[in-house]
Amino acid sequence: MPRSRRPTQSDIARAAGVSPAVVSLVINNRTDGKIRISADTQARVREAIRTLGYVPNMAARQLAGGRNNLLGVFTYEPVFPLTENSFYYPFLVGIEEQAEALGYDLLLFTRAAGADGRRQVYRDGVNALLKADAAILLGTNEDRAELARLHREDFPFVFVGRREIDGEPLAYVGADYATAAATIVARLVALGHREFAYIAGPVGNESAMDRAEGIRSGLRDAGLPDPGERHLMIPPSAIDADLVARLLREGVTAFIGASISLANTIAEAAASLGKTAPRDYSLAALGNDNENVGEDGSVTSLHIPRREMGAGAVQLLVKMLLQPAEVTTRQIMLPCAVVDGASAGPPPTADA
Amino acid sequence: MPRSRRPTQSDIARAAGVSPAVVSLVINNRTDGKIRISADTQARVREAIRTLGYVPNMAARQLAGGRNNLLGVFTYEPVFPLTENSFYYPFLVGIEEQAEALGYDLLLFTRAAGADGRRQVYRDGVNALLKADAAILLGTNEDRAELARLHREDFPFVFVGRREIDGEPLAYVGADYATAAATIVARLVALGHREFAYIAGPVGNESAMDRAEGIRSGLRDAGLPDPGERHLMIPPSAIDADLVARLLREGVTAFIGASISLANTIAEAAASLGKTAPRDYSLAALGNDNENVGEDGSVTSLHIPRREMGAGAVQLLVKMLLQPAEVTTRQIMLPCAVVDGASAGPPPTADA
DNA sequence: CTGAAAGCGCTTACAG
DNA sequence: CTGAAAGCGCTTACAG
Repeated sequence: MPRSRRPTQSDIARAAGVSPAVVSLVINNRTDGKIRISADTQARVREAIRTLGYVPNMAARQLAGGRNNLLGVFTYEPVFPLTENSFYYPFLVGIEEQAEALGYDLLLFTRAAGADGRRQVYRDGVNALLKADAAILLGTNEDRAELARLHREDFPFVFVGRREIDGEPLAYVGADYATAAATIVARLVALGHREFAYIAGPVGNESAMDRAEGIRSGLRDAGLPDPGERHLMIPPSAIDADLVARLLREGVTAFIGASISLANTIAEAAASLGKTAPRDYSLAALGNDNENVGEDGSVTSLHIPRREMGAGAVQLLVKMLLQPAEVTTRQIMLPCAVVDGASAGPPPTADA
Repeated sequence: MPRSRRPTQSDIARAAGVSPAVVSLVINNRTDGKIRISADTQARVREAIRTLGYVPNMAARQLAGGRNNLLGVFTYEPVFPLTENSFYYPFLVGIEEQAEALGYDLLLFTRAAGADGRRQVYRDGVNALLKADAAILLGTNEDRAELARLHREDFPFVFVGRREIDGEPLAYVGADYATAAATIVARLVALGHREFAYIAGPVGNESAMDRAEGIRSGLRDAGLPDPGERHLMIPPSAIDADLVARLLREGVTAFIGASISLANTIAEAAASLGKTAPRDYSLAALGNDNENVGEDGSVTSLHIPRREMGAGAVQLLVKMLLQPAEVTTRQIMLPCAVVDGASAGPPPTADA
C-alpha cells in the first residue's frame, strides 16, 4: 500500500494546529472524565480528520495498546474437514457468532500439523497461540502435556469439552453426558426395562467416562444391580449376531450404544437375527441426534449443545480476559437433552 | 498475558550475545544473498529463541513494515451459516487447505456486519482487512464501491468469483459458467432439442451474466436463432402451470433453470400439467449438482469447482504477495463440469 | 486544558 | 559479517 498517502495522527495535529496527543485523545473519545479538551479544539481536530480522510493504523494502535482483539481457534482435528456435515461445524458456528457479538475477529491456526502429522500448539517449542489474545481449543486428539503447559504459562484459553488434568484446573465448557445418560436409562426403566447392555469403546477421554458413569448412576437410581462387565462396556469390536443373541438370551431388553454408529451396528446385528426395535428390544445411543439418522426411523439419542458450547467458550474466554476477577466458575457443563426416537418402547412381554 | 513474561527480540539478542538486528535477520531467514551471518551465531540465536520461547509480535512486525503471515478471509455472507451444508463451505475448505500448505494462518473477519446489517470491509472508514497481509473475499452481496476502493488503495486481495469493475482489473478466481452453459445447450441440441426456454432472475452479477451469455452462445454455435425474451431470461416469478403450458405449446422441449431450485420449480409446474422429464420435456440447471437433489432423480447440472476456486485464490494471492512480478494473470477462470442427470433425453416425437 | 517525550517490538538502511 | 540508530503510528503517563 502507498503508505505515504495515508495521513497519520501527526498530519491531523499539524492541520488542526494541536499536538499529536490531543488528536489521539479526541479520536478515542477520552475527552470525558479527567481530560478536558475545548469543544472548539475537538471540532478542529474532527474537521481535519474528515478533510484528510484519516484512518487509524491498527498495527500501531495494537502495539501501543497491548491487545489485538483476536481470538485464536485451535482444533486438534482438521478445522475444515472435507465432509460438509462435520461434527465440529456447529461448535465453530457458536464460536463465530459469539466472537462477532463480542467484537473479536477469529484467528484460525491452520499450520498446526507437526512433523508427525499430529496437531500441536507448540511449534518448535513456541506457543503459536500467542498471536492472539487468547484462544479456544477443541478436538478429541488433544495433547494433555501441551494443555498443562499452556495453563502453567498463564495463556488464557478455554477448551470445548471437559478436560481434567491433575492439579491444573483448566477452563472448559462441556456437555453433561452423565446426566443425559442417566436420563436415558431412567426412561428405559420407566418403559419397563430391567436388563441393559451398554456398548462402548475402552474408556478414553472425559466424555466417554461421563457417559459410562451416567449409565451406572442411572441403574443405581433405579435400584438395579450393576450388570457387570458382561453387559457393561462391551467393546464395539465384539458386536455380532452371536453376541446380540447371547445378550437377548440372557434377558437384556435394552441396548445402549455410546454413539449413533454403534447403535446402528447393534441394530444390524439384531436384524440379522430377525429382531427389530422397538418390537423385540429397545435401542438408544449416547451420540448426537442428527449425526447419523438410520433409514428406518430415528434412534433415541442426545442433543449435544454444540453451538451453545462454542458460544459459551467464547463468553467465558472473553470474561477471563476482560474481568478476570469476576470469573467465578471456569468449568461449565451445559445440559444435554435426550431426544426420543422410535427405537425405544416397552420390553416384549416375557411370554411373547 | 503477563506481558513482562513475553520475550522480545532484544531479550533474544541479549541472551545470544548479539545485536537486535541480527536476531531479526535470523528470524526472517534473510541470511542468504547479501547478508551473511555465521552458522554459529545463527545457532545461538535459534537456541535462545527456543529457550526463551520467543514469539514475534504481529503488531510490531506489521508496523515496521514486515509481514505477519496472516491471510484474511472476508465473506459478504455469514462465514458460518447455520445450515451445515452451506454453499460456501467448500470454498473455505479449499482456502484452508491451501493456506496450510503455504504456511499462512487465516484471519476470519467476523465483525463485519455494519449498522445496516450489511457486511463491510470498511468499518468506520477503516479497512478492517489491514490486520492481515492480504485477503480472500467472497460472497454474492459484495459492495462494489468497497472493492474499487480496496483496489485503488493497493490492498492485495483476490475475489472468489468473477467480478469486473470499470477500469479496475480486480484479481479473481471464478468458474467458467459461460462454457458450461454452452455445453449444456450443446448436449441438449445433440439430443434433438431445438426450442429452449431459459429461466433466470434479472441479470445480476457476473456469474448470472456468464450463464446467460453461455446459453446464447450455445444456441448460436448450434446455428439456432435467438429465441428472444419470450423464451430467454424468463423471470422466476413468472413460472406457473400456465406459463409452462404456453411454452410447451409454443414448441419448447428443453427447459434450463439458472439454479437447481428454479429447475425444481419448473418441474413442479410441469408435473401439475401431468408432464414429466425426460419423457415430455428435458430439464437442466446451471446450479451446483449436489446443491439440492430432487426427489425423483437427479437433474443435469454443473459441478462448480468450489474447493479448487478457494485453493486457487490463495495461490494467486500469495503469489501476488511474494512474487508480484511473476503474476501474469490476475483473472483466472476454472472449468465447470457438466453433470449429466436423468432429466434430459430426446425430445418427444412431434406426433406423440 | 495542552505539549513534549517515552516507548510498544520490530525492520531496515547505514555505517563499520 | 555485525552494531548503532532511526522510524513505523499510536497511546499514555508526565509535566506544564
